[in-house]
Amino acid sequence: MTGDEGPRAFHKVQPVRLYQTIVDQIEQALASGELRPGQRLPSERELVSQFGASRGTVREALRVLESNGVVRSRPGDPRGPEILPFSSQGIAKQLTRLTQVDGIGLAELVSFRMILDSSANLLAAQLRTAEELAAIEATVAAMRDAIRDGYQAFSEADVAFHDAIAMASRNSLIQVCNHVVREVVLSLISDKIVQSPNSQALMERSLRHHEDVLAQIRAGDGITAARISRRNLYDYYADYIPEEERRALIALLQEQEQAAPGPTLSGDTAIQDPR
Amino acid sequence: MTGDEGPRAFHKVQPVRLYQTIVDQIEQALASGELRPGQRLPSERELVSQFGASRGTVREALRVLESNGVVRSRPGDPRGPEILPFSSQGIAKQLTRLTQVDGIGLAELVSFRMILDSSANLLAAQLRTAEELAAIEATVAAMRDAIRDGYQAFSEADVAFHDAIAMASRNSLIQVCNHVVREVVLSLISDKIVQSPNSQALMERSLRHHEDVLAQIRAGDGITAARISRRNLYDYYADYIPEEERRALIALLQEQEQAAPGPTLSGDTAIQDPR
DNA sequence: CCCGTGCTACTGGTCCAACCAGTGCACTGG
DNA sequence: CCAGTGCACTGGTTGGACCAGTAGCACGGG
Repeated sequence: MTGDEGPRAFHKVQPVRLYQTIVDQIEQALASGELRPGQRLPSERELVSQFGASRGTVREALRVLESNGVVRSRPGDPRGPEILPFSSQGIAKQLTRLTQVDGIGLAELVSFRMILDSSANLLAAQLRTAEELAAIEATVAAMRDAIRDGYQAFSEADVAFHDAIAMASRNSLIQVCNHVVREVVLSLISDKIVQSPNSQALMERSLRHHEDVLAQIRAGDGITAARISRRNLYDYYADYIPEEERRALIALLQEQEQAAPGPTLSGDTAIQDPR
Repeated sequence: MTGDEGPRAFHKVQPVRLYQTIVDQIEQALASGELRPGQRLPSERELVSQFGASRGTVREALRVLESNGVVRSRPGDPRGPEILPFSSQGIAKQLTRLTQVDGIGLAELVSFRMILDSSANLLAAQLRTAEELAAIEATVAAMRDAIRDGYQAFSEADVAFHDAIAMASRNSLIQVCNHVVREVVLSLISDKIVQSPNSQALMERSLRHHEDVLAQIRAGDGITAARISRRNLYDYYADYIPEEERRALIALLQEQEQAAPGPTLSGDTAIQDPR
């Protein structure tokens, strides 16, 4: 049945856009280290003569790079377009679009954040240096001070705390993804929190939770730090998540129940086994 | 100290690029569901009159959208640019750039994959339906069959296995990120594996590991499934990672040592180095 | 009648020439 | 010496033009 052999198998060809080859060349020069952040690209008209393409084509390439956060063009600057240092902006934009277009719900986002944040704690507790620990402690102190300055200030200090922990985890992917997901989550629910009547109490509780995590990191107990942070995130966000979507979050909490099989969470193993 | 008040605080303004407003409008229409994948955008010249911008500007906007995987333009198609379904391509591109430009090492990638994959297993074991379990079992069967077809076929079956599990975890973010990270990892080391002399043995061992994970998922024991999968990934990739970078990976394995503090990780890391 | 061929009216891809507004820097006048 | 003013660039945007590719249709041969 599979008689589709033939010694002469040509590949399907597809036209290559000029602007795309320009983007590729610049990105390749960047990947090889030939171009570094902070350096400048030649001016558009100079690039036109170097690439041998029209200005419109060169500009299309620059727009793509610009929208990806690779370069930034500013009118009038004789030094030309600037090569930007990497930022999570690009990934953030993609993730944001994912959540909007594909309709990713808050439950999935929080679930993902629980995974990332607890992993960051697990790693940070074991890998941290003294300086990193001091940095984390400083952010907790800042949170304590920020409580009386309102939710806005507190939220910023909270962000700094989680960033410091992600930093100590020594994993850039965790740092970036955690940062992005946190950003998206906050953008979805910050308004609801702000108008919460008991935001003062919320902040104090949150501070206590963070202090608990910090204590475990100081002690080097990554497992406990991870467990606590997961639980904290669940407690913090559960109210905003529909009942029927909490199952996935609870599934993440189950993990720590092995040692203390006590108070269970809503029912038992959920899905009954087929067969 | 904070004497920077002033009742009239103006915001800094910055020029808005025309092409950017076009991109925003289209993305917004997409986010609001006004435009859906599969639909067509008006032709460039039609958009020119709708937006009131020149064709060059409209094209810059379309190039940005195209490079982000939102739309696709094809010359000659009278139906106009097509709105694409979401794909992880955009995020994959950003992550790939992150790894290249920022020089993210294999250790961080594998570490991240261990986190994502084990979390997927944890969730899948608890949330799976009978159909999803059957799908996973089918991929394992496919792996078994693919062993004799060489590494290439085996690798594809392996990908299908992890995708099926990510699917059962019900978390799109895990699916996408896991997919992307796996892709990048494979692109970094697949060549080394292919030319490994004992690839046959590697595949058989890998199959056994996957069967172990499957058994735990079938039994609904997410914790064990997660632990095994983490360990499997470590064993599989450890040889490609410099000694001094393995600490972060081992830190992830520590987690399960609480119950069974036994047999260590340093010694028996399985694969003996060829060479 | 049907099928294949060619035409045609579009599509996007690329280029060119021009104008405007913003910026950095050198030059000039105090 | 310093401050203010141009100048010579920069990127942003426009309009028009040409080319190549595609889909669909009308035509003509079987």
